[in-house]
Amino acid sequence: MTTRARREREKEKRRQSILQAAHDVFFENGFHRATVDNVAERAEVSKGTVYLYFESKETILAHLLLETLDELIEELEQAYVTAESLPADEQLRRLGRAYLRFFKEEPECFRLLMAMDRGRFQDSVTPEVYQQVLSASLEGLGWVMKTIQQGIDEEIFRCCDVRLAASTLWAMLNGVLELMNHPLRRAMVGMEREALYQTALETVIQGLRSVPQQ
Amino acid sequence: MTTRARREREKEKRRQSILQAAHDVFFENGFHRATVDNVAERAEVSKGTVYLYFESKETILAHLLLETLDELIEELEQAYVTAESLPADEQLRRLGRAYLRFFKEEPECFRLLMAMDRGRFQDSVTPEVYQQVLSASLEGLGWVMKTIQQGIDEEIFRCCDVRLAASTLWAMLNGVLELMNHPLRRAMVGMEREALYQTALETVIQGLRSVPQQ
DNA sequence: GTTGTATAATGACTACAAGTCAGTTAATGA
DNA sequence: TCATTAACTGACTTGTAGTCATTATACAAC
Repeated sequence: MTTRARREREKEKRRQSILQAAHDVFFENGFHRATVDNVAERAEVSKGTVYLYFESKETILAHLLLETLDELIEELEQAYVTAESLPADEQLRRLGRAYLRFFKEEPECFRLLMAMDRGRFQDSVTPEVYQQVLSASLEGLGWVMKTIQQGIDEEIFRCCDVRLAASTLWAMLNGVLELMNHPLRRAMVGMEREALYQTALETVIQGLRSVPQQ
Repeated sequence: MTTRARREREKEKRRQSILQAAHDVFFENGFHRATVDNVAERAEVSKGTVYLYFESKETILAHLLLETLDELIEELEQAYVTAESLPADEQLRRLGRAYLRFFKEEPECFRLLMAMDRGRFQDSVTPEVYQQVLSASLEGLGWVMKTIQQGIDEEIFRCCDVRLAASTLWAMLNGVLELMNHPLRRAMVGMEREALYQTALETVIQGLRSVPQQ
């Protein structure tokens, strides 16, 4: 019975088309301004159908973010692999820049990813989906940990808890990205996005060093 | 005519009692779960009255946050003043710890402060109120800048753009606080809040140094 | 006191959006 | 051709932010 298989495929296709519609609608007007009716209309289905495939508006977003996270992780992996033979500090720089590059292309995505921690999110998404988003993030963190470990082995970085150092770096870069993402805050700080990010990255790398540069 | 003055006082009193009620209600159930009707009920007024004093739910929150920010700035000033004679790195440590201490007492407040950048906020709050929140933050940043400048003068820190360095530090600590504030993310990173914060702070201080320690 | 006016407060109402579900349509296979 | 199942629909329910015509209160002038 191949019918069943085809049905399955068609279902997946519809799911994807709803996701695509949601992507368009959410990123055009921002998540909170977009309505599920908008998404349904764009996907050319009824609202009921949307809820047949996703349990809530927030769940749709979570799945969108999951896909984007996968792309991000690939980019990080790419950055890690191509820089593997370089000294660890340079590797870290490459990873950091890849992270920045990614979110420069999808700034709305970064905001939403960060926003997942708040508001209605916890209530509206199953712990399962939630966990998925988090373990994807964890994978990204893995590349940073690998790099830092390498730096310690090479004695470029001072000895430290690798996971702690990687988490710190990650959290701090997020903080900077967040600041950068907000026009008014950025205006307050009064400087270019890149300069801020660059400084943060260099400061942390410097902070991890066993022996100072220059 | 003292009547006018008294009226003014009474109005301010009512405003404050609405703010107090909002504080209770928002922090009990979280901002998004709390309704304006809840606030009104707690303040023992009608919903209409609430809207007589504040233009939106978000505006109420903004004013609450403004008050908390003022307290924070005072704490930072306090920390700065009592540490003024110490070396700049120690001063920075004190400021950083004061920042942590503050938000450990009001974690919900930190979350909301960060969340202000997102969601319905931009739409629902007048630019004026928004600006106020930001310039309060700016004041806090001032104390960090002062400390870093002092460090450069003392040649403890290497020469750099003070505003850039302070903004970076601030953004990075925010990133760590944000990570810490979220149970699942924290679980993922798998470590104590304080350890993470401590590491971040020390890493940045180390990164700012002209000559490495130890 | 009484009354006119301004100010404050009210709560029923509107608008809007998320989420539901009883009913309809379409595909499949006997 | 018909029965069964799966997919889909959209009117409806629910919940809540925000509004506004109406009512109550305070006060000053007489």
